[in-house]
Amino acid sequence: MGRQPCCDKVGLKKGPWTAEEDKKLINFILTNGQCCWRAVPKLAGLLRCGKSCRLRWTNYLRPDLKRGLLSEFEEKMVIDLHAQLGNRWSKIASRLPGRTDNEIKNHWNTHIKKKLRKMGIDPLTHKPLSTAEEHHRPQQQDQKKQDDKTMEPETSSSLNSTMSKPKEEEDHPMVKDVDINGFCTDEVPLMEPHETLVPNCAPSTSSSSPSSSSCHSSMFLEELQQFPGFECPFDDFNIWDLLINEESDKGIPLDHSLSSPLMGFDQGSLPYELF
DNA sequence: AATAGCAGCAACCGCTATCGA
DNA sequence: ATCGATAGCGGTTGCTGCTAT
Repeated sequence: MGRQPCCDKVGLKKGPWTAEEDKKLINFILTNGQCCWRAVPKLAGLLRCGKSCRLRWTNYLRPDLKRGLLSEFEEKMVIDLHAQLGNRWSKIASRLPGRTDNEIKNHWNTHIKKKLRKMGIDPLTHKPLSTAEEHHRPQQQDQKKQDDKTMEPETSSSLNSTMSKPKEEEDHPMVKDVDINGFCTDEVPLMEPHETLVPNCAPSTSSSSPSSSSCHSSMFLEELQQFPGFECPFDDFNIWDLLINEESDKGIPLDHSLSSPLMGFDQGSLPYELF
């Protein structure tokens, strides 16, 4: 009958992942591919539940992820798709290669909502906010003050399409798999190699925040270097080259065809850095 | 310089659809 | 056909760093 219970949560670690845990998970998935998540923590030597491992992998460790803020184009895509699909973040994410549902959801809640409100658009309905509503939402007035500091004028024009967009979500809240731009929402768009290209984390000029996610990966790599026995073979290395080389040295075949994180790419000749 | 408040993001929680015995 | 486990999804929380006072 059925399957084994997912995981008893007794003794399992929670909270932020350490670089060591990340490395274990990356190594395991590179070696075995994405198989039964329930078995992953045990096999990888992690005190996490499978769910946590899956989340960490899909939202953070996957090599095909883009890091950093969404571009203006991506933002516009999110808004347009949200107008049609609602809060179906995974569907929206499937249209934006290298972006995760969690990332898009966060960006929506922290950036896009504010921008739309500032433009007088209700982020829920994508309809213009009435002036009456505005007066009854003092927190939005406060919000505007904040937004005024960061709002870029050209962004406003890029969002105009949401004003005139047909609102399928309102008329058909459960509308599924709307065809947009010629492909089904269930299809994950093929990623072009250039789409996975992430600039090296050079000393940041665009962001003053040290916690900027675009730099997070290099911080992770720096942490990795501190592990006993962990040697960086390159001056300017990337973790995926390293891990791939590591596995190759052991003679461990990588399952590229099924669920390898580098699925679809010729790993021996990647012309770009994954991180 | 200290600190309170805010913003951003990673991770967790709980629900549901799907799958397998 | 049924029941229970799993994977995936969306909502929410909590931590960390930044900014304003």
